[in-house]
Amino acid sequence: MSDTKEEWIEELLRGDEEGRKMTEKQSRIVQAAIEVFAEKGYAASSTNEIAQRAGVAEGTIFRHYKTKKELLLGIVAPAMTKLITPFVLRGFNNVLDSEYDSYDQVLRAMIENRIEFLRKNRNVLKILMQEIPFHPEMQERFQREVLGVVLERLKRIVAKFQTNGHMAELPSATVVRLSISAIMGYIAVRTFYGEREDAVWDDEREREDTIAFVMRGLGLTR
Amino acid sequence: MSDTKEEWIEELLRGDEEGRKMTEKQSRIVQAAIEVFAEKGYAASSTNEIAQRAGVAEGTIFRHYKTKKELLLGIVAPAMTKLITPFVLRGFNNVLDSEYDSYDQVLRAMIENRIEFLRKNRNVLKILMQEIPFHPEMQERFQREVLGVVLERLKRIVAKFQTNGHMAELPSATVVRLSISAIMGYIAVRTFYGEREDAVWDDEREREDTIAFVMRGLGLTR
Amino acid sequence: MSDTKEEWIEELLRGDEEGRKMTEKQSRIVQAAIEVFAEKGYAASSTNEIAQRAGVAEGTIFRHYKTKKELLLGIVAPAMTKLITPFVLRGFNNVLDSEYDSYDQVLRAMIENRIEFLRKNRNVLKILMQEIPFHPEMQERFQREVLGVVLERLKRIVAKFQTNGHMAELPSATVVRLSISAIMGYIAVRTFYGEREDAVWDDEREREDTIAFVMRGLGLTR
Amino acid sequence: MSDTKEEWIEELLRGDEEGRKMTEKQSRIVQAAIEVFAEKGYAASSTNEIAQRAGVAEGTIFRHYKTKKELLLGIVAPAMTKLITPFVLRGFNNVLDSEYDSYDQVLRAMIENRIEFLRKNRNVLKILMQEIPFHPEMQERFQREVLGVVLERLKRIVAKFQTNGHMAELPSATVVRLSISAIMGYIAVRTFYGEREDAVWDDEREREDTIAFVMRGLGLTR
DNA sequence: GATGAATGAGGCTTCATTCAT
DNA sequence: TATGAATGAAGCCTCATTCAT
Repeated sequence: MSDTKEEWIEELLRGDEEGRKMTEKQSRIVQAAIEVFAEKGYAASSTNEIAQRAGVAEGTIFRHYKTKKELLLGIVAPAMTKLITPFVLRGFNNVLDSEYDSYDQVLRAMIENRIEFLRKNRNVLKILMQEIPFHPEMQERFQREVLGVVLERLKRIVAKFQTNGHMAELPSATVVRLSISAIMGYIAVRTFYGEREDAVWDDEREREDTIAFVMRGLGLTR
Repeated sequence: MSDTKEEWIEELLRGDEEGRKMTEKQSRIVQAAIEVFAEKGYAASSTNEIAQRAGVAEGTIFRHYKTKKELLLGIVAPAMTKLITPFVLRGFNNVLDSEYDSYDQVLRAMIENRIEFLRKNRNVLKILMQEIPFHPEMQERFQREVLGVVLERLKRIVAKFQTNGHMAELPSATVVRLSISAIMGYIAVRTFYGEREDAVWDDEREREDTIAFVMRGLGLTR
Repeated sequence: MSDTKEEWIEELLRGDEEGRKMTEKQSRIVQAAIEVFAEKGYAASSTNEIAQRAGVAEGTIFRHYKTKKELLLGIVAPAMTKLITPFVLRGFNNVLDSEYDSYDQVLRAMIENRIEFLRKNRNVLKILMQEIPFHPEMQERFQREVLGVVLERLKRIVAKFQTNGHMAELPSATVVRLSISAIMGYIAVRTFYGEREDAVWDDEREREDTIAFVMRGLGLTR
Repeated sequence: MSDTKEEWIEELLRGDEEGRKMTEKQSRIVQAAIEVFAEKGYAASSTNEIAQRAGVAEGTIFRHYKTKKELLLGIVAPAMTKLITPFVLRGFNNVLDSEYDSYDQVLRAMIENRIEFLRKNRNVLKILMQEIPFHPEMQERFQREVLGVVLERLKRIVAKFQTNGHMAELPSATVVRLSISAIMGYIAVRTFYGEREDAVWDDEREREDTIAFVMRGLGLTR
């Protein structure tokens, strides 16, 4: 198994959603599955290869997960929960809380948080994005538990800055969309360049340019 | 076969990349493959189902394409070519040419063009996006023949507006990224809402808001 | 494959229930399946072994029968039809028709017919009897299409002899039951002894004793 | 586990053939196995399901029985012994002893005894009948220890009635066969009707009709 | 060119059995 | 004695691909 150990797996190890503990073998299976799924896609991955990479017998996989699909969901479902954590947590350590004086602080915090998340969960995120279109249950769950929650939270934060007298003419949903677009575009290109050595990418500057762009676009000043 | 006939297929019918003509059966195969690949993903699609939907024998597929993968490439490769057409064409009907006085016209033209393209080629685009991560040849070709060409073209257009005295402080690549991010975010959300009936989405307004946002963000006025 | 070729397969070869022709390979598969199912029971038979005995690839089985169970039904269903043939046919060659003057002729004809049937279809009959308890669809079909038809026919024949002034005190269903019990008991023991060499079994005498027993039991004279 | 507790298990509990005592867990395993085997057939039953129904761990089964087959034999072997009990016991409570004045009393006693046995051991009997054809050891043992013993005993009883001046012309084995056929036919149909509610089955009458039929058939009067 | 029966490798899953705890 | 995680062989079935017609 390679060294791309996804961080959130550590939480899984302490006990999965149903509260059961994970054995060491099960955790190796999940690790291997994440790798293989990310590498080849769910449908093109074989349980045989997963078992080999995990160093277990193929049958062992099915002692923990009734089907290959259940294994996929066992990876993706907790990832969704993890995805929204910073948006539902309140108080200390909260990324998007009310203690931000200016919207650019919100943007900066989001960028940092999402980059950190991406760094730790790249493979699982890749699986999530690849498989969502083909699994209606995943789709529905994503919309309900992730999109819904996150957008609601962001809209409220934006609304707060709007009542403070800024960004008056735009619906808060639109503000959220424009902000996220810019951030995701930045992260996407950054990630792309991060993988190539020949790149000329001044990360600090691009980030600040992006934030400034959004602020200006929304009619805000720092 | 459904009625979602992808527009570009008409061009394929007249002759593929190597200049050969396509028979009617081959075209039915390609149509069916596009449908099935888009629906289930390449790896989860069976040549058997494709043959059935195309109304041909399974063997017939392999008369035209040596392997299943070659069939995929036979769909994806011309799609890539099509993807850059408006960016390489000059003169009449040219989407992004120099005859635009203001950058917002460029943005508006891009939006319209890409929406139109998406409308006509949704399934092929879906396949392209889904499969690119798993096929290095496709990746490389996409970067070289699509990304490279399009970005270069856009950077030059942006540069023109910059020498005209606008957007001075930003690298043209950054301007392109910010513009595309906003446009893609708009199109993505629009597409998402377009599929749901309960939506409150004032398309005209969102589009203009987006363009205005980019213009302000870049420090431009109409 | 052994030489226990079941006779009815010849009819299958000319076309199965849905009217399709059977290829030579398919017929070999059916032959092999009958052998293996009879030998080990349906659940303990492997499609792998069937394929080997049929001299085809395992996949070939599933080209003709979607599942192993469908293969079973493809064997058992026509057997059921065959089972009732002598009871539904009328006129010439009809085993149980009205041209019998005495009930003992009926009994004798039934015995001969069933023995002949058993001789030709021993394996399929064994499968039928073994599997019926575990497959509700087979059960239902058997009751409806075999039991129902046969009993009805026999009851009518018996009724005819009853109106002729014999067996007055017994319900016709009871007469049928008693007749069949005796016949089946005879056939069972005969079959059992037929397989052992050390047997002392005077078939002609046992048969006539059985018929005489039934006749006397029903209060009839020849 | 359901409430269909087979009666003979009580004897097993007190000690199996080799004289060892059965623990409570082992008895639960046997109970569960009887249920599952009867329901799905031996080959289609999984030790996993048996363990679950017995409320024990899968490994526990193999502590008591080296293999799944041994578990089957552990059920079937004592059942065979039980099957012949009334035929070997003498004196009080003896079903078929010499104290019967008339053969119809023998028949009536056999019927009652076998019905009672069936009532108490339906599942085990079903297993026995289902599996005997596939296990040569069981076959042989059945013939030697059950068939042989029972037939011998019955033939002697019949012989007694024959020397008393009845049934002169028939071999005693034939008499036994005809008697058993009639009884089994009666019990079979009775069992079949007993499971359906819509039935018109006058049990008392059918039984007496059957006995009278045999008596007449053998040339006897009550 | 078109067909579709045939293939056999490989996929997912089940299962009896073992063994460390 | 009892457990239940682990095994790996084997089971059923799917699939891309071939080839005789």
